[in-house]
Amino acid sequence: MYICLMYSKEIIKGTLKPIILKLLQEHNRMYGYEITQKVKELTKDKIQITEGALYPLLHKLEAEGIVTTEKESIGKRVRKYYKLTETGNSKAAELIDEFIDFMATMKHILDPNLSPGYGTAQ
Amino acid sequence: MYICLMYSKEIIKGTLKPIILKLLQEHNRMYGYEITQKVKELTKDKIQITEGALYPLLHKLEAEGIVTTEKESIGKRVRKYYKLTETGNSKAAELIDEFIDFMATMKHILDPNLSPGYGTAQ
DNA sequence: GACTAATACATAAATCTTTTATGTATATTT
DNA sequence: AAATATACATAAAAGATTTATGTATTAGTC
Repeated sequence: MYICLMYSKEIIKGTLKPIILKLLQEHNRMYGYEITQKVKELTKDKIQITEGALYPLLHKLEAEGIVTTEKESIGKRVRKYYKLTETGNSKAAELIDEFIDFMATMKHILDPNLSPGYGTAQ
Repeated sequence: MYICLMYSKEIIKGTLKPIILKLLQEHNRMYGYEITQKVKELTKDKIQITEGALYPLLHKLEAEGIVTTEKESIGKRVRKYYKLTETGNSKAAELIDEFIDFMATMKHILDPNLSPGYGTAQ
């Protein structure tokens, strides 16, 4: 079986948003750095979120009302926690479901033997 | 369960290359328009490849030596068939394996219940 | 005590992919 | 005759992410 340490950049494109929303769904509130570490841990270093991608997206999600923030002081440092709003919660559920459905479709294309029942359920 | 007719654009990013390479792996040779139709058919219209994305990528794959082309006249129209080179074949296998592995990782993040054995096999 | 790595945020330029728009031309169906 | 499908192609604009850079605190190591 194919083993890789870290995925090539192109492959990860477009997956950041569902990842973040899923983690926020599960953890109530998280701060940026925590998200990067959680993803590293969950994926055994295969996916490493860059800060240049993460923070602008978090800010955008806030501007869209998907998440709200609260700052918290840890010693002299300030952490910014993100949590889903009510709207954000349903948006998150939608997007994650769409992504899972999409992956089933991709699996059907890429590995037909592993998705024998594709399309039978309507 | 969530049903959607067509995936949002962002979600599909980065998936075009593995899709094309997989189809070429399976069909020996295909022409551009044929690829768009095959993908539409396989995914029940959920993924529709735009020509503006397809043709530049095919040209790039040719420039990189992943595919070769042969033109064929159908009446007064000319079709351009693409097929994998030997190098292209192994590159395709690599990329597809990486993508499948990546999807397993994503599934593990997004839907932990459906990937209980994640990471047990080494 | 000084240095390094980790924690924690942020932004901006450059890169890359894809969409949207446009163009050309033939073949088929209504 | 007109509309739709087939078949290629390119170019400007939009969008996401990388790479690079910046600031500052905290913890661990030599």
